[in-house]
Amino acid sequence: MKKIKVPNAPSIRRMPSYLHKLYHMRLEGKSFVSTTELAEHMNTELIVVRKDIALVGLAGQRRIGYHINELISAINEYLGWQDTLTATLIGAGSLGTAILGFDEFSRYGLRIESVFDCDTNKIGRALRGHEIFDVATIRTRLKTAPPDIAILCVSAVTAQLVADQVIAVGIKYIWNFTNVSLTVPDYVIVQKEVLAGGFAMLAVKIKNDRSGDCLPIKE
Amino acid sequence: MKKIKVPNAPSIRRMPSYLHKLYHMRLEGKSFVSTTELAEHMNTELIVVRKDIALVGLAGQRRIGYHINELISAINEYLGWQDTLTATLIGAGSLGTAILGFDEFSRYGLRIESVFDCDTNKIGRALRGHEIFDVATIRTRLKTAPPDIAILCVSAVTAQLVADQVIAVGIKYIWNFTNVSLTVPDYVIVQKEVLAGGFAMLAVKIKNDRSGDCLPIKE
DNA sequence: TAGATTGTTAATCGATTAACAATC
DNA sequence: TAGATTGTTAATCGATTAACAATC
Repeated sequence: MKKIKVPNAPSIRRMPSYLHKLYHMRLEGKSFVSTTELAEHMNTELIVVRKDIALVGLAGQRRIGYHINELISAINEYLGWQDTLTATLIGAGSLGTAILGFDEFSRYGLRIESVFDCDTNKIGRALRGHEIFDVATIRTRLKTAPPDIAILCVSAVTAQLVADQVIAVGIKYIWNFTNVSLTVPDYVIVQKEVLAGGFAMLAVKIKNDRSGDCLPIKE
Repeated sequence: MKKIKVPNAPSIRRMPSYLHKLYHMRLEGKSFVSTTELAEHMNTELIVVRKDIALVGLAGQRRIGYHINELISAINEYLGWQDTLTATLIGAGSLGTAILGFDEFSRYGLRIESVFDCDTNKIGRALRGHEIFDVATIRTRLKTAPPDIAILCVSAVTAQLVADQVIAVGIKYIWNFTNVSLTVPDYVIVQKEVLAGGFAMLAVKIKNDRSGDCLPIKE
């Protein structure tokens, strides 16, 4: 599998939180933020925010801070979120439904264009305004204009099979919500680990907290 | 907010993937793994796996590898997954339903004991074997035996309110699936960022891939 | 023995943190 | 001017990677 080394991953993971706060501040009618404000809200150190903003390459105004609109644009550009990415959602179970209903994605430039499932009870029905298509029709339906991303919310047993199909259709990016390690060609990029990794972190935090192994530093 | 500095976070995030593979191999009747095998499956470098295993403190057998059962135990112990953590799920929407249906959690030692929602259409109905209780009854229902964790899958507008209630009940750990930055007392630990952070990473990978900014190294 | 593996120590790299300069 | 802020450079820390020793 192709490996893409993405620099500044920790900063990238923090970006959506900044955006969330910035949009909120804009709604309140504010037009400038200081790193102090952002840091307080994010519960992190000032210098972390500073470095992150330096990364997106925006100049602020000393003693005043950063223009909120400019900062929003700069972060979105840094994340590539000003260009819309299209996706197909495969698997209309509860997780798929949740993802489809995650409104923020449209703001992040992700547009889910089609939904597939293999359950005959679901096929043909509508889910949040999308008709659910038969998984068996992936090839015929997506061949002419394949979306950028396939979002996989299928069962573990069908994950590889579905991955093969979306790859055959020309999709290069897979966001894999199953916990199966997919075997894919070199040019396909798979984004993995959503739930389990998060719980692992939480469990270890709890464990350390209880045993007093960790200083009560921030997070 | 209290900050817990958890060392080896990247390793911890990889652990569930090792476990997944190990359980699979055990089902196949195997009793030993080498780091080579694990690395191949995880699509990572051998030395990464080696270091991670060293972290959980298990000795292997040269030329043979690690005993699968021992390695499973060691990882589970490292993650604190051999002790069951109890949780209450607040918000029985599609995301909450998906989490409730994530079978792996029981294997990871997370037991969701109760489910709450504020929707009168849902209250009193059953969801995957759990009766949905009225959010308004959180205090009375959980006061006597509060679970360890509150899993928040509520709307952004009610997130803080619900957080206050679960804290009042004595819950110390919150797994926050909303994208709201909660204000909580110092002794409460919040685990945040699930979806948006993941998409930020994927978007940047795609952006870098398209612009050719990154060498095609692995991931 | 040779080779595959674990085990260990050192080197590198990158992210975080600290310190301080610049400026409005 | 003083102080709050951005901007920049250096120091520290920790994770990854490399190199090699040990051993069955």
